[in-house]
Amino acid sequence: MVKTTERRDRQREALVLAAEKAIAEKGLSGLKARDLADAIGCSLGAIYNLVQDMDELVLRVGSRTLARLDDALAEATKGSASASSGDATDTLVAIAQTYCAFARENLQLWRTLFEHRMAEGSIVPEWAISEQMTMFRYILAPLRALQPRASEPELILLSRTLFSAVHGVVMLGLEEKLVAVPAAALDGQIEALVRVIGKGLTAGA
Amino acid sequence: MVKTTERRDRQREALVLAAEKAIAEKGLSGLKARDLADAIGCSLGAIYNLVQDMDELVLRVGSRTLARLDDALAEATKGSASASSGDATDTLVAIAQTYCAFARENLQLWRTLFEHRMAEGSIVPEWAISEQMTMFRYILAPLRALQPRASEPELILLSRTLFSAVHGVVMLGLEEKLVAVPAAALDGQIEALVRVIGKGLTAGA
DNA sequence: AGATATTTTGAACGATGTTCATGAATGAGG
DNA sequence: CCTCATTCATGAACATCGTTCAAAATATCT
Repeated sequence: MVKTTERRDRQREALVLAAEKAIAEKGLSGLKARDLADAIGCSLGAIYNLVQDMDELVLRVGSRTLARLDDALAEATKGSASASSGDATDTLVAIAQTYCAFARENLQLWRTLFEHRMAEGSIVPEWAISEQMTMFRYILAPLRALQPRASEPELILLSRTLFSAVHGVVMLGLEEKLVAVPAAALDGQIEALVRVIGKGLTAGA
Repeated sequence: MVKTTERRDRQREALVLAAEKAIAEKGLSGLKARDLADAIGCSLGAIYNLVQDMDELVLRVGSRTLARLDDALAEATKGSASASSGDATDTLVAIAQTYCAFARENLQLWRTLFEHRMAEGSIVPEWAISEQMTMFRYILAPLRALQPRASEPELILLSRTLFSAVHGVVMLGLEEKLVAVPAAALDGQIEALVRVIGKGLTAGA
């Protein structure tokens, strides 16, 4: 009995990895249940013993993507942890560019985080919600340095706004359909934006 | 013969309106060919005499949405056309909040502008590309006032970056999947963001 | 070994966008 | 008006999805 759950867990992991590969290569719309069954060598119906439905599978892939993104951001902020070394704005620029680089290098998986919608009637499970947007916390420390007089709730709201702003530039910049900011100019524009915001936050009043 | 094309045009318009209504009420994923056939009183196959495929229909709806958005932005910038009255930052705030209000009031139609992807192999037709993102031009004049020394290409790039930043805040703010931002807070954060950027742009060097 | 419980299977189902043979409607020529 | 040719509308059929489920296969227990 313990053997079956173990094997199931291993197969579920194989399923998630196959799904991740499919999304990375062909996008969210390229994820097909029948292809996955072939990929991990099981029948079509067996997938639904490993996973409730496709939504759960996409959420599990998203969970892995978020974890890797978190790692990348942790690495980027490692040096300036205590907010003592270097300018806080530099840290914010580093975070933003790390985010942009991650999105570029994991384009389809990163897009899936925002493209995916649960099937009508389904709701996002708690475990998936809780791990979303832990990214804000990387922005919090540098922001506190820039706005020492702001309250904690204000800082949390601001960190979310700042993240969203950078996210928007990256999102539209990496969209091939409507060219907002040319992909080549993306890094420069993101740095410029964050520096302007940094300047605006430290400037008087 | 002229009669048939006329009737076709009228029926095509009815189709687009029905599609717009369906998207507005149920989102892009609620757009069904069979429902549309029922709505405009024609057979399923007849739709494909009016429109090449569903993609074209979505693009036609998007065209209407962009036109209405353009109208709203024109209205918002009407007063401060000559960049003489009022602060340029105030104009930028007004534009951003108009954009946010439009997104809120046309949530599903606005989302469709960015959610929609052409079917694999299809490419966005020229007429749809040309009308995309003419919104940038509203930002250009106030930005020029804030950055009189910037070159025109720099200003164009900056206008796209600024638009994208506000777009990101609106997009994530109106997403119900990740913890929703209260409506009032969203307006406040957008104003704060644009004012910070305005301050950053005018602050020395 | 036999009985019982569990799991795997893949055919079948219900949606959905799209196509196409068929038949109806339309318009032109006599 | 009738006839014929062209055009158009129709909805059944098809391909492709995710999902379900009865039955077969397998495992577990006594």
